[in-house]
Amino acid sequence: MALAKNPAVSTGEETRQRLIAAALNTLREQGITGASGRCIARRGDVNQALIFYHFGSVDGLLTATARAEGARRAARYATAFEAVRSLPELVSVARRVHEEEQRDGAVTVLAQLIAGSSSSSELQAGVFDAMRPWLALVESAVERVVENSPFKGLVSPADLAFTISSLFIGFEMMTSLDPARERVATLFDALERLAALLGGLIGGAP
Amino acid sequence: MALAKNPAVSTGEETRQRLIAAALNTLREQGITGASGRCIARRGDVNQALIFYHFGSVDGLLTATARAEGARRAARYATAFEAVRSLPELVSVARRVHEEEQRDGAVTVLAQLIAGSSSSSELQAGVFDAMRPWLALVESAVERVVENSPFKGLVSPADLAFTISSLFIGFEMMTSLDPARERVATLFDALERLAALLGGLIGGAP
DNA sequence: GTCTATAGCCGGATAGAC
DNA sequence: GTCTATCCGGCTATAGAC
Repeated sequence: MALAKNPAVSTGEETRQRLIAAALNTLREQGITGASGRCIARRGDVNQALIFYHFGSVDGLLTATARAEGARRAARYATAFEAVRSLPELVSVARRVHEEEQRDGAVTVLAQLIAGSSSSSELQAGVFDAMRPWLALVESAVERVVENSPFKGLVSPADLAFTISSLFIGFEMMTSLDPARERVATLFDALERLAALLGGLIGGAP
Repeated sequence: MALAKNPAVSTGEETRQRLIAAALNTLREQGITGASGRCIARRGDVNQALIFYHFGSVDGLLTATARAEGARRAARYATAFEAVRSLPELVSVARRVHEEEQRDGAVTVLAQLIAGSSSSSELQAGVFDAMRPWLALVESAVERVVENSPFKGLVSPADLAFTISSLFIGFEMMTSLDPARERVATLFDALERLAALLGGLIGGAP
């Protein structure tokens, strides 16, 4: 909407981005209980009052953060999911997504936002919205995988997409508890073996 | 450890229980961000200072709450899980557990405690501890199901138990987001069909 | 064990100068 | 758009009377 400005002078856009980045870092490292306006502003080297100028409230900032993350996730993985046509491909993309998002702490952030959304309907709506493109992406990939397989009609793609997303978040929560990490890697190994095995069967009849 | 007291006079035990119950209600209805000592005390009609007398800190109370919940869960479902010997039985028990715990808000509470544990190592240890008996229960049920099935050796029971637990929590998180609930019911329907189908195959050879 | 009172800090949010 | 200063309420935690 904004007209082009020749140099990148002081529109507030950079400040908005700094605040969102700082909110992400704070959520990742101190969780939702540590994500106060003062903490976030300190971390981003931004004046605390600017949160309220740009986002209206701390909840507003967190909501904007959720939406930004949703957009990033959808953009980053859109082409990968759209290329999925078989179960092994789906598992492989899921593994890559899990590893990347886990490494960046993006799932931690998402989990903390969801937890926080239980006490803020604004945040809840924001996080829900932000999840929708992602869910659509996963669902359509699942649809293509299931379409010409013996599993067609056994489960709805929407349900499966919901389950896959739940697993991403559930793994994050469980993993964050256990000091002795990375049980999930061996799980993906098993899933890959299983997918390869089923891939053989899928050529056959329903 | 305490010697028997004839009437139920004022040992602090009732207060401790009231506080734990109030913490549960607060976590369920206001989430971890709303679970302040003052809120909890108000809800339990208990003097706020007693939190510190009995539990040392608010974190201490939340940790005790996590442990109490873990004990309750394990006790409540021990016999059901121990009776599991087949996949359909496992699915059926899982469904019952999910429905009961979901209805009581117990999974909400667990999810909020896990989210909060990212900023308190005391709480993290408590929640982790509290999960262990539960995980053991699920794992041994899975072991018995897998033992004489074609899936033996394909996945480790520990990994599967971890996955099942992650799903419980992940479903809760995803469900809490979506105003249009209960996708999970149709999922269990599908799982039951799938389990019945596989149950037929299991009689066959590996 | 329970209560009142209070210290002392940190939080969200706003007013108003620049 | 940004900054300083500030109001005010809620928070954890403790002291001390009962």
